[in-house]
Amino acid sequence: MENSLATLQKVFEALGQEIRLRLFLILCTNSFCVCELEELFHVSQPAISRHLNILKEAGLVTDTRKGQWVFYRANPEELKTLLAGFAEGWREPLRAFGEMEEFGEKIQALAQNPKIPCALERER
Amino acid sequence: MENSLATLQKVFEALGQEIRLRLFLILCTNSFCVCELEELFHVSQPAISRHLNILKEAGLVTDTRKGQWVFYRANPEELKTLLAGFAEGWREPLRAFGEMEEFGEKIQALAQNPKIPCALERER
DNA sequence: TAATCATATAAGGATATCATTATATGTCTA
DNA sequence: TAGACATATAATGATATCCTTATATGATTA
Repeated sequence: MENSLATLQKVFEALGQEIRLRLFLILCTNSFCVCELEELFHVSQPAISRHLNILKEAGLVTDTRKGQWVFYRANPEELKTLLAGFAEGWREPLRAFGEMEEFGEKIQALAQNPKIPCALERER
Repeated sequence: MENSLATLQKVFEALGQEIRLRLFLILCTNSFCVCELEELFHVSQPAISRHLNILKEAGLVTDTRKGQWVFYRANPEELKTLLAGFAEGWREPLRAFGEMEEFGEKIQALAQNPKIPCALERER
């Protein structure tokens, strides 16, 4: 799991819906197959599969087939690492995240922009 | 900011869209007024205001009016606390989060459910 | 207090997301 | 290898989100 903004965004988006947040937490307690999760959450099997795939794409869960069944489990250690990188990154975002680099000169340019006089009022 | 699933879900949802994730990170570097952010992100002023409000509702940023301008800044310390609580909570989610409690007996019931024989295959 | 500027809210249309039903794929067993 | 079962993908309709334009609110200043 690469520590880029795109990765973080995917993770947050995945956990940003209640059912997926609860799925993730359930899968932190143990592994479960799709039919069990269907039973626990009272939504259709395709809906469960779809949510699991979103969590998987975000690197939050892994799956293993056992015969007919596919068991999912959470991958919290990787999330922990990612969140630690996020917390580290927000201390100096323009350096930490490639996607933020461009803002450096844009922010410089603000000070010269006559349409934006409010910089004088800023408290740092 | 209360450490409930609902709070976490709101935070993740807020950070789950790229523009808001980048807004949050920019606001970690300094405070900015709406018109500056409009310039930095090249989206309309109402769109910026709306995204800022979502971040604010999630407890991720605060705002202060200075004359005509409203300056926003990030609140990363609170987020750090929240994420620490999340990482702590996922170790024992059914106890840590009130919204997860109900799953305790539901999981027990799975073992007795004849429609779900896969439990035997589970690796713990 | 009227005009101006910054920000917030409302309205409306375009797009994305979600849930369900239907179907395809993959695995096991008789 | 045919039938049954578990899961994944496709198709479709309902809902939610996001953007922009238009308008309202709040604050400053002439």
